[in-house]
Amino acid sequence: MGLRERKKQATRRALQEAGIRLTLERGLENVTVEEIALEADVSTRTFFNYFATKEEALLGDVPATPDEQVRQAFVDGGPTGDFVEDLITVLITFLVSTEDLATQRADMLLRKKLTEREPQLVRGLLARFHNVEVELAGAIAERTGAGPDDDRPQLLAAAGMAVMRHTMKRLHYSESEEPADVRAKIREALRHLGEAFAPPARED
Amino acid sequence: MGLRERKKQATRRALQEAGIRLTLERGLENVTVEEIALEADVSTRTFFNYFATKEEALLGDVPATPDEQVRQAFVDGGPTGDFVEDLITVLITFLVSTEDLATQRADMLLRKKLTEREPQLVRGLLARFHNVEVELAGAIAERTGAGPDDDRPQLLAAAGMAVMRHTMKRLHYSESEEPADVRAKIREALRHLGEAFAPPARED
DNA sequence: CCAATCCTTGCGGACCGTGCAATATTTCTC
DNA sequence: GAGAAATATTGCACGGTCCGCAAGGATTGG
Repeated sequence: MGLRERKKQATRRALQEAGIRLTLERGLENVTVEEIALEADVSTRTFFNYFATKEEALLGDVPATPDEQVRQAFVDGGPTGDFVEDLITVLITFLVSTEDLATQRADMLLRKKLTEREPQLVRGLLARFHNVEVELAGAIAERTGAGPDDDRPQLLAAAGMAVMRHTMKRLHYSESEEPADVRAKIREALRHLGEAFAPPARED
Repeated sequence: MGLRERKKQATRRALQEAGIRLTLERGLENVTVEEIALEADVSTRTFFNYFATKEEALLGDVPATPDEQVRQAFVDGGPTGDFVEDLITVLITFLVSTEDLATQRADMLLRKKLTEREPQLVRGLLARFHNVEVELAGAIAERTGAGPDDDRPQLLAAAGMAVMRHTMKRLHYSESEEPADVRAKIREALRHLGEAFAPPARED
């Protein structure tokens, strides 16, 4: 990676960190883009070369872009063949990025504090989740071979994302949470949903 | 209702209609608040007395505020005693407001066109759904007597709202859709979720 | 008809976000 | 290493959103 690329990454992180720090200190309304840029030693104009909006700088990169390999494996009916288990695999890749665990947990904590202090930020997060949901629905449709008129994949994707959001909220990333634990938590949630909504031997 | 109140309602509607019409004609980016206000014969400043943002004027009032009576009945274990059926009852009140059906369908159609032409508007809608979701989670927690540490109500609420959003998308409000049909559609979706996620006689 | 109340409006201003052209920095080529 | 090409940063100007404030109008109630 050349010097140029490294500098860009550094600037990007500096802007994000400055934005997050200032927002936690004073609240989103009391922080201007100008101040964030100043703090990161770049011009205001440069800020907008990196982020389209002030919010975007704060939200980071979650949920992670779906991994293409994982997606393809899922579409092809893998990795286990069991729909629920494979769905969980995909969901996990959404919330576990390629970075190292320590950084990821730190980010998670920061974002938690941020959204608690500034609930408006939840809007942006929800929008991102929605984008991922659309992707997921497409993958499910491909895997199951559902036709374009069949909207059940969308339903399953919506429910799956709901479970994922729920699980994210439950994660206390300050303590150690191994991927296996995450999988178990998602599995438990899906199971609970199934039990709550499954038709209990209906007499119809 | 006095003259003052009637005028306010009229202005509010005029602003909404002007905003929607202009947006459908030219796209959200090519419509300024100034133009909307002009069209409704008020000043720009007055627009912001009615709506905090340009988006807000377009989104209308959906999802409807949860009906307090329905909520209380649900919390008390009613109206039927069956959790799923009662949940459906609550969900329906979210998407069926107190207005007459004709107006409601017209609004629905307009909003559908709007969000298709301007996907950015979906952000705002999602945020509103999220607020309702929080309310619903509270109601479920009260009904089931779940403790504050029990987050299953939140999970059920999230899944319930996912089903409701999904059902809204499926509704073609141009043709007649009786409330009973809506109920059946939601029931079917919940059932499908249950079957997809229910543990199929696991051997553990 | 007068006073209280509420709404509208204009004005000034802070801030966000963008297009453009100039300048600076890195990278490539020889 | 020098110059050219590619890319990043920056300043500037501008349109637009949204808000606080204070003045003027309309509606209401007595």
